Amino acid sequence: MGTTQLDTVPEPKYWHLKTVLSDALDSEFAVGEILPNERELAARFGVARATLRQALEQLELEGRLQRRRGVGTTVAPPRFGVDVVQGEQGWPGTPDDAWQTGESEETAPPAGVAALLGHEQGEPVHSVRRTRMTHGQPVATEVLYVPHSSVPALPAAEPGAGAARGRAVLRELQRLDLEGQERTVELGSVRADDARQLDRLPGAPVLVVTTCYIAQGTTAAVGVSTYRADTCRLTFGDSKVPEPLMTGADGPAEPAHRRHRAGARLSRR
Amino acid sequence: MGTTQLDTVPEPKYWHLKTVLSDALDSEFAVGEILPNERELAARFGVARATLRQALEQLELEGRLQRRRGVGTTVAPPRFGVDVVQGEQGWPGTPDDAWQTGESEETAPPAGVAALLGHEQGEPVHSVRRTRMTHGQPVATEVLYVPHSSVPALPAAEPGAGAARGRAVLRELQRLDLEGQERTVELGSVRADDARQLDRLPGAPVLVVTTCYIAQGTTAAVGVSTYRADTCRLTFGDSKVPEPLMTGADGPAEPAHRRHRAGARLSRR
DNA sequence: GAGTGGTCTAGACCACCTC
DNA sequence: AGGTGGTCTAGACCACTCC
Repeated sequence: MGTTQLDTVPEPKYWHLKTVLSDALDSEFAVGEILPNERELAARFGVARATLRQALEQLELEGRLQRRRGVGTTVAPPRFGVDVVQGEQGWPGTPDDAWQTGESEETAPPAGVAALLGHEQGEPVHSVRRTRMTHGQPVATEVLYVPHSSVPALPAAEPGAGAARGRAVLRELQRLDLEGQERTVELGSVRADDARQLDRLPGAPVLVVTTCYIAQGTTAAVGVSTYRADTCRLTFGDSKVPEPLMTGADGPAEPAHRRHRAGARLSRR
Repeated sequence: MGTTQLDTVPEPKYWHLKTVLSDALDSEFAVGEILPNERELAARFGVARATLRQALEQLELEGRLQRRRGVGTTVAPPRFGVDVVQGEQGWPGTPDDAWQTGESEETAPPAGVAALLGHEQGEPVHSVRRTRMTHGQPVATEVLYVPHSSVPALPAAEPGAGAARGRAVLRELQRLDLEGQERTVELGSVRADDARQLDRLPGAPVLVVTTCYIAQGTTAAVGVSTYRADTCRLTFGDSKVPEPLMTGADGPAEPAHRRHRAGARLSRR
């Protein structure tokens, strides 16, 4: 019976690895610094590369790391807040709005949006694509669905698509009285087409914000926005919240007390 | 020459698999139904189990599947909306509130929260744990941090911890005039302690909602809530949004047009 | 071309649940 | 005991970036 704590459930290796790496990130690395490559890290910790990658994936999910194929793994800057309630109850496309309008076409919306609009499936609407830039990088894409009951089919002022057409739809939309907005946020994974725009691989986690614009007692438009989950923190309301803030983990991280033995240094040794 | 579309970038197998499975889920399976096990599915699609698992992970992330060790993989019900702005500008702990109060103690808050409160690191506050139940299952855990400037150290009415003490803190808090709330939402991964409460493995994705309660011109309390990202859709405002809604993917899924050949049936053959 | 991360394989063992 | 998903390994090849 000389054995000690055999009843402790073994923590998965990748989980333990994650916390070790996380601490090393705090203490040994600056934002933007590049980590040793995966094969080297795996060897240094004595695990298979797949296991090491499982830990890195977690840290990337939490916004601590950024990995780019052909380049390497770097320490990510803290997430920046992006205000989701722009212009306080304003229509999209108004002056102070952080989005830039892209192409527009006439399509049948996805089933979920049709339901929100109270449409039969297949009924065509204006769909306007927009992109949101912050610090020179795209952080979100959006498709705005505007039913013909809000903005009638345009008098073919533009050839059929293009940003000018999108702006025209938004201009017409702004003539309505906006009574309110309702939003939902959920987790999703980026589709192939948005992936390129957001500079992520397909399947990367995103926060999907669905906004219903209410006017004349009904849903006058629906916006579906796709935010990069790794780099963004969504803010609601005119938050005066300062910059450092959250760590991305489950709530703000514990202060760096009572952590592990494993004294592996990562930087040049 | 005779070659066709050699320039098409090969879609990753797991990505293609995901869409095939997703379609099969739509057409062949009912909510709650159990899928064939991973080894069988992998064999049926002619891929390694690890590859199949990559596809299943995606689908679980999008809330389409639910996997439980020792049991199997089942088709998940659509995400349900949980209102994040409860009681319209009310303090936590008021009557209609969906949370049940848990233990409370006196601790130093994590660094991020200390910053929001304008505290030096290490300054102790009340921290009240709460749990949110929906449909009999826990969907979120929360820690509410209440500085002594809002609610002074309690007169040791309770032994030091326990739900009664937590309720006492909330009761005192409600005496203040609430001027506003500010929220942020970001992606995180569940820590070991919350994992058990939420019935998830450590590292599962969660939506972390940070709420600043404003009173007397300052931040009178900070709540950090951790919602299961697989089963929840956060709603803001008194949303009348109906139930079916989003698919969890990047915006509502395309209607099931123009999809793949690969006619693998999944159900009993 | 050299080096990086991304994908994929075929196997093994483990923790957990149910019967 | 038998079956499930969860972890881990040691390799291979590919796509991408940069020099």
